[in-house]
Amino acid sequence: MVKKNKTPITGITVSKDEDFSAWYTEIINKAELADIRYNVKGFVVYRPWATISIKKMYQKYEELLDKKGHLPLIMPSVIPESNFMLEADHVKGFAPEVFWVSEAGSEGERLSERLALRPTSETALYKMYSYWIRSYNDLPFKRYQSCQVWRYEGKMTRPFFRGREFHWIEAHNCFATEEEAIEQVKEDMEMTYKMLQDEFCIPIIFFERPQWDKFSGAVNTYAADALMGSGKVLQLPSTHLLGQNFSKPFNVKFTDKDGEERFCYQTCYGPAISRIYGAMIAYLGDDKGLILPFDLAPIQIVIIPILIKGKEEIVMNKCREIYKKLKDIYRVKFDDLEESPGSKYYRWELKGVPLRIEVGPRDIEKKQIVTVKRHDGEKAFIKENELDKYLEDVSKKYTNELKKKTLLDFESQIEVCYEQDSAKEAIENGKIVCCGFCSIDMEAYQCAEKIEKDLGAFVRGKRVDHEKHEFATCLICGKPATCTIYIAKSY
RNA sequence: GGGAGUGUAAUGUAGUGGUUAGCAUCCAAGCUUUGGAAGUUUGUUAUCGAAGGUUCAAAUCCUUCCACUCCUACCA
Repeated sequence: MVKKNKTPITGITVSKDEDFSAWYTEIINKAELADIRYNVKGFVVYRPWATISIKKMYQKYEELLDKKGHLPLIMPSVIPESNFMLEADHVKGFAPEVFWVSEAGSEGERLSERLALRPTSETALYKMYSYWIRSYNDLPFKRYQSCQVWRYEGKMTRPFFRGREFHWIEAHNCFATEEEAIEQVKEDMEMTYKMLQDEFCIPIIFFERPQWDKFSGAVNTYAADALMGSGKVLQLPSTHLLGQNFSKPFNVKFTDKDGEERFCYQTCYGPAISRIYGAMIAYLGDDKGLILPFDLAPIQIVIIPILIKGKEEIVMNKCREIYKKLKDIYRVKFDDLEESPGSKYYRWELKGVPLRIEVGPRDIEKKQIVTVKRHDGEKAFIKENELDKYLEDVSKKYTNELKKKTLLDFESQIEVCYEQDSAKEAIENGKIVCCGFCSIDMEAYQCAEKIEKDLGAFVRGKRVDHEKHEFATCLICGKPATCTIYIAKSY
């Protein structure tokens, strides 16, 4: 018999609800997602288990972008300083976070011009766009690249959530009219819902960010917020209406049908895959470890033999037989190490493998297979000849079941407030406050500052999809409300 | 950016100025096991985060740097 070890240390030892930060740190280590021992602040090693899922996320995203008419390209990772400096607001926003390459060679020779390690690629791409875009026939012009970017972040870095180097996709589009650009922003938001909610099971809401909180250089910013474990929101993909703010300094022009030169209207969209991955594992995981959508799991099905003395070969053969049958359809692992079954269960649950198959002598006698789903722990006894059908069913439904669970949760996090006191209380209880506000233009900045100071939370903006609530007055100044906004603590 | 704390083996730790830095887990090998974290025997692994300094003597005291953790501020 296998005895119980009272203090397992290979598993998660803290509860996600009680101490989210410690839980997150533990899961990063124990599920072997990232290694921070590289010892450069904000730069972490992505280990295979995370990298495989991240690549699959990229793949899904890229397929969708392709489908929506974007073409891929690859830009250099450095931007000459003179280029970087062309759009004033953009520079103001990003300059403090830029890593500069300023010397080279063993003698430390100074470069004639400093090179920015791109913190984002507007100023790299749009220089080229001015060459590539000549006429209305070139429009709409939609490009994206999957790449790393670098930002000299402050102190607080966390694997996946915030690094000084992170992995994303950036899409940069040009249009003849502002209307088309606005349509693109809508398409970006639809893509975000499709990816984040349907594929990655992260509930989000899109907000039009207040003017004081927009992307440096943009006309308007629309950002998705996700609710994380400790009652705070996390900014996920954002899409920006750039108007002609960049096309003018970068000279991105086209000749219209009447032979007149016009500046393009531009948009950019930046889903940070590494952060989305962090949000996903943080949001979906539980005290046993990771929970992953079926398509993203590096291993989808693990087969575990139950070996009883004298019957080892029967069991091993059955396992091999099942493995062989499944390996071309799913990502399957046959865990044939010399270890007790329980220890294997815990390991693969920690890793978030969606489905476990157990094969023991008793099952073989009954011609059945035992399966256990990770996300709800549901155990099923499947007739051997019905296994194919069952797995097909699980593989189709698993992610949906997961999504259903997570979506319900989100609405319950919102609390409608009419007074500052109740808003403060709601924020303290880890809720998102929904309330009336005077405006999201610069004139309302004072009210927003008061919210930051008094509530310790931030105005996330105006909900982009259908707004259910209406308010007569601004929560802070009491003036007539022009909009309904949401307030939350953020990461 | 501001504050608080921590760095000893792959991991978690003991060691508060005086031999050869102790233990557990992991890892490796053997035997017995295996329906929710197996038992046992043996073995390998540490220039004590880095660089300076104080001292007859430093993991231990001092300085600087680096990294990590938590709170706060900022972003994707």
